[in-house]
Amino acid sequence: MNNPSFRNWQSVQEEVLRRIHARVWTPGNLIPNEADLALEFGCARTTVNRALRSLAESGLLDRRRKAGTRVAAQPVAKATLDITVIRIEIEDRGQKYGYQRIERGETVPPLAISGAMKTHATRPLLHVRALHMADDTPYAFEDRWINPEVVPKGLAESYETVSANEWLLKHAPYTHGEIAFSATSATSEEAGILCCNKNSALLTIDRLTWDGSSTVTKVRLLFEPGHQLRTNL
Amino acid sequence: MNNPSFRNWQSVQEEVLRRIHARVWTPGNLIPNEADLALEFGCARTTVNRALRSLAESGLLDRRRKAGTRVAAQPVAKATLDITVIRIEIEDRGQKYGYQRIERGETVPPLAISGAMKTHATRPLLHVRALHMADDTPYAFEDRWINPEVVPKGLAESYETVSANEWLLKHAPYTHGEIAFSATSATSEEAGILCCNKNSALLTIDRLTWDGSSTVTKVRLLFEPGHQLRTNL
DNA sequence: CAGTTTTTTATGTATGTACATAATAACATT
DNA sequence: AATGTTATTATGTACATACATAAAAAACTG
Repeated sequence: MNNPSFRNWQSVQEEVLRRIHARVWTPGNLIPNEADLALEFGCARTTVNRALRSLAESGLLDRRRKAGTRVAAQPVAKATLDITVIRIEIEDRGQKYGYQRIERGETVPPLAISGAMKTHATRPLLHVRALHMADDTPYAFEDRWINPEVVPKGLAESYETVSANEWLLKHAPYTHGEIAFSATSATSEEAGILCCNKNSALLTIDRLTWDGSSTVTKVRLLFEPGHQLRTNL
Repeated sequence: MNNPSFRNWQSVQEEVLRRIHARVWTPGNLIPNEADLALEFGCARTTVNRALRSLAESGLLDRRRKAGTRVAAQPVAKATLDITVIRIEIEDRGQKYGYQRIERGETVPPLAISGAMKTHATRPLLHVRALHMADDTPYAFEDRWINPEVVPKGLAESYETVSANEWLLKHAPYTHGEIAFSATSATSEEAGILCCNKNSALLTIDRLTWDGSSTVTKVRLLFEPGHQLRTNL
């Protein structure tokens, strides 16, 4: 064996990837331990650790104390979608952002909403509906419920020029949330708003965000027909 | 100041999160440098670095050499979806997995396919269509094209009992890929296969995987109506 | 031999030190 | 003032070492 000497964690990672790819190390099987690899690569164990930990985070390796490190039997590809403010999303594509508030009110929500948000069934919530546009064509319809107990300052906003999407991200901190992707058929009202045919298939994102133990907001985003969310693996 | 002493990177991270959350450090603004934080927290700079790096990876902090670390003005939430073998996906839900091959053939693909896969327009590819079932009801329809030049062994498979989805993950390595989520309307054929109404809105995943500079496979997955992909933020 | 305890071992992480790197700030030059 | 050069500085990383921790394997015990 010669001495290629992998002196930084990125090159160690590349070499490990190469071996997995070249089937030197095969799915489900153990790879040498960190100490041995460090010796072989001519670097410190911490450097190997850094490389392997990072690969484990991305799902390509399974690591367990004492049990060792093995190539993931069925590599769980992790598709990471960047969820950002819609305005930025559109501007990043080089399109002109447009926004239009459709409705704003303090109303008692349907049971499905108060149930999911775990608010009292008779308690009114702030309800904001708006349309986001890219280059003057409809891009996404936002239907949002905001919990005024958690975000009292949200009641003072009109959401006429700044979307709730953006205002909340800036002013309402949250600790965690859930997100769900699905496909729904456009109702006739939604079709009207998005300027598409009734029953068009719409990519839908439902998001529920929490601040500690109370819900901040629940939002449904309906994207224009044909919209794609893309990422690399 | 008292001395709470944060002795591991997780607790440092928690404290940093707490301060961001409590608006001690606000979006867009600089936070103290690693050395100062290490001093304050009573730990080594490497420990602070570990905590901050991890937060930067998840999009909550922006870090630049010399410029320092600041709370992300625009917190990009990263939704990580685990894309795994469909059989595992179903079994993890505690449901019975079923599989049925619908079609297998070596045919010249439509131009849209050969174009995306960058194969010669007249070259036949392996085409496999199959249905994945959960508890005996249709779950996902898989429509796949395989490049036999890259995966010659794939030609020997019938895909009658083992899905192409699973076979490929085990036998065909890939270096990178693209994935796109969208919503499509069920054609009458798709509706027949998935036992749903025509024009139902179907969550759709298109995936294209590469091995170096050649495409391994292109697959479209159509999920049963109402299907959701969920994750936490 | 089943069940429990101890040992072993591979990963996980904390620390001090040293140097690398990128980007800004300060300075000098024309 | 515009431009090029040189410090300065915060993050990024490598390393040796030490200890923590989880889990498997071995030893022990009734």
